[in-house]
Amino acid sequence: MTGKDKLTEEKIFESATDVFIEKGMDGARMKEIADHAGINKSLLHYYYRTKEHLFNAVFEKIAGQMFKKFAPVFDENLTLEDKIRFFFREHIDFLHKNPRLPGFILNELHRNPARIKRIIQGIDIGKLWTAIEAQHREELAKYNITREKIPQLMTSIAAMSVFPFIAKPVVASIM
Amino acid sequence: MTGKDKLTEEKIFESATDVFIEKGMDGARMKEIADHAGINKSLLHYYYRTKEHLFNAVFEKIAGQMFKKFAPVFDENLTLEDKIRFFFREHIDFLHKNPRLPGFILNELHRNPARIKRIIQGIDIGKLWTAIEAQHREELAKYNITREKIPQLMTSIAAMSVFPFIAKPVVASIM
DNA sequence: CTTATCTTTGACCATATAGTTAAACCTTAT
DNA sequence: ATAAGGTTTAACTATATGGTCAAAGATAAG
Repeated sequence: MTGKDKLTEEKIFESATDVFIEKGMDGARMKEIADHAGINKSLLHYYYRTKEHLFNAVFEKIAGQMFKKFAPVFDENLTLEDKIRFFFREHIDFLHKNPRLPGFILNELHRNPARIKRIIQGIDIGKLWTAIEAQHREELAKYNITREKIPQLMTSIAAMSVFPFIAKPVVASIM
Repeated sequence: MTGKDKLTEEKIFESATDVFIEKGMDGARMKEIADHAGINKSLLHYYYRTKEHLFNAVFEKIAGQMFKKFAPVFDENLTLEDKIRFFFREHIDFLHKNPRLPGFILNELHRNPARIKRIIQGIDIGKLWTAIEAQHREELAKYNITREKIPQLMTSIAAMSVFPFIAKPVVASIM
């Protein structure tokens, strides 16, 4: 039945999400995902042919969610400073609800760097900088930020919001 | 012979270091480490009883190296601002030579958060902040940094130097 | 040279793990 | 009711993997 399908498939997907985020692709066991979902291991293969398929499905969705969070910043009609504040608030709130995502994504991205292409595909990065530059020319000039330094600024902002979650064990132990 | 021992043991250790950093504990195979070192798999178990032992040896050393880099900052007789500049120069130079270390360490720390204790053991964190506070009272006041905000400052500094290396694939793709 | 000790190897083992298969089980449309 | 098609399960397979073992090889001491 279609209703039941959805349920099972979703249960699998959610369990896989939990286990993959917790243990990573290499550390995750199909058995554990099945147990976590309360079903037979074979069902995993019935809905998602292989571990790799299942992982890809999970990763694509999670990474999508994560990177989508960056997008609204470019649409909002705010000053640069307010955009940055807006981003920090939104992003850190999201991270508080999903503290393991950044570490998971970054780690799996290192395991397979080619993935990043599929995620950012369709986004014209160059155009993005140009848009920001045009939209905030005065402010950028005021803070002495040239066009080439915009990516650096973005990286620093991302760093300061994401890093504490990735380095949680370390940060916690020095706090 | 002792000389040969050292050679083999070191070869194993170095190969293990490479493979563990590249693949992580879960992704690494004993066979690959042995091949990489040009020796028989059994030798790994002769020198380091188990995979876990070998991994611990590697991790402890690497993490030690990494965290040692933070220490000199507290000894140098410099202004706070110069210390920060000094740290960035030293640390980023180190990271350029070992770009995979932060990602590896942070990931394995997440896999086993208890490890962090063994690494920071013997460092009295509280005393550290007090020392910094005493040493740079005027500067901190000037920048409006209270004692409680020192760890935050440190985290931000670490974030901005370390994050670009962890997020290399992402950063590279937007640059 | 011979013995004893340490190093190295290949063959082997037990187990874990991703994946397969065939049969049982539902659900629904006729 | 029953035939058809989709869903679920238990049993099974092939292989990879960490680890063991006994024997061969090297090395140093007597």
